[in-house]
Amino acid sequence: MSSAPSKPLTPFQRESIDLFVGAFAVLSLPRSLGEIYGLLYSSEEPLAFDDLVTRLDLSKGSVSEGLRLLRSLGAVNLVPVDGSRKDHFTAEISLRRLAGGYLRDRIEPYLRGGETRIESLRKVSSNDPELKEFQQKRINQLLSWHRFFARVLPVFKALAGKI
Amino acid sequence: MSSAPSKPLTPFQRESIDLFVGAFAVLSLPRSLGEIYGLLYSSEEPLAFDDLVTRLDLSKGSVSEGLRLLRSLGAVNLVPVDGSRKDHFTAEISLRRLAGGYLRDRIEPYLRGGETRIESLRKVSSNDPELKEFQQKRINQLLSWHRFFARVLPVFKALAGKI
DNA sequence: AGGTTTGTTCGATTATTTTTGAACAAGTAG
DNA sequence: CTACTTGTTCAAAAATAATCGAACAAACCT
Repeated sequence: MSSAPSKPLTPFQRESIDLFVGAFAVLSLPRSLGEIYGLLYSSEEPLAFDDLVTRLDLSKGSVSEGLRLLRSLGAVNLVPVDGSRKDHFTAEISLRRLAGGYLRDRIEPYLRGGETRIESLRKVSSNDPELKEFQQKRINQLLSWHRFFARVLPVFKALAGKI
Repeated sequence: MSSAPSKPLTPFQRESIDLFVGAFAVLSLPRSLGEIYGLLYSSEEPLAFDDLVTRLDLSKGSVSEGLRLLRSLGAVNLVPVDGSRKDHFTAEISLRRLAGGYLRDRIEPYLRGGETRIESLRKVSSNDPELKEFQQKRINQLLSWHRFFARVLPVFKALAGKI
């Protein structure tokens, strides 16, 4: 027991991890998520929970939490591996699903609340006619922005599906 | 001196600030940026530096730093106000410029480095033919993802220009 | 020059997020 | 039933990020 002599990472895996740590950082997602995804992405075989722990040198807690988040984003899949009762994981490689999951969980919830929030803005607009006109312009612009994103996101997802 | 009796925020301004604090949070940008942008967005007149400090109850340091970042993103403009030697600011309301600035500063730099990073991945791929084939597939997919984003971003910007 | 206003810088403080690790379930096998 | 394996939970620690505020610089005015 204790400190398994884990197979070290190949250069290809190290580079991949680097790459995804950076990509996740662009989205302000923590390093451990990038490491987990990067290792899975660069590994041909599904990896078990404790492969991730030992080869990335992360705590069980981090890996557990990280996998939970990645799975909820649809970025990691749980796959059965026969002959083992451990959980095994692979990286999702469909851009459609990757981007879709991120948008669904991080962007769309805010967008859905958008119209309501803009409405509540209308409710508190001024009585003074001059000022009211200005505020009206802002509200209309917000609505137009909202429509824009509501239209573009599905297009983006559809395009991502072509890859 | 001390604690100026600043004009309090109107309900419209408070709601706007809330809205933008949330929107900025979606992009993982700090609350103070959302507050500054939100107040400028909902104010008809350009605001001076210390209007922001007193009405948002932020430190001078935060406002200075916040404005610097927002200006570098192109989200806030410095405008001259005659009769005053203070700096005055307005919110940029062109979606094209807003989105463009964000993409330019936060996304495109990573994207530009992308091809290089993928190349360096090729350099460390395995000698074993079976494994090499798998790694080749991954590399090709990364290239394809990269092309996808490199093509879609300009389209997105162009569409944002139509709003 | 001396005093005032305006804004920046940057180390210190505070808040937030991420990671850890140990205790705890839930399952499995002997 | 007991011992072991596998993974989760969550409070505490560590790391990171955001904010503050006092000292400083620059520009202006008289």
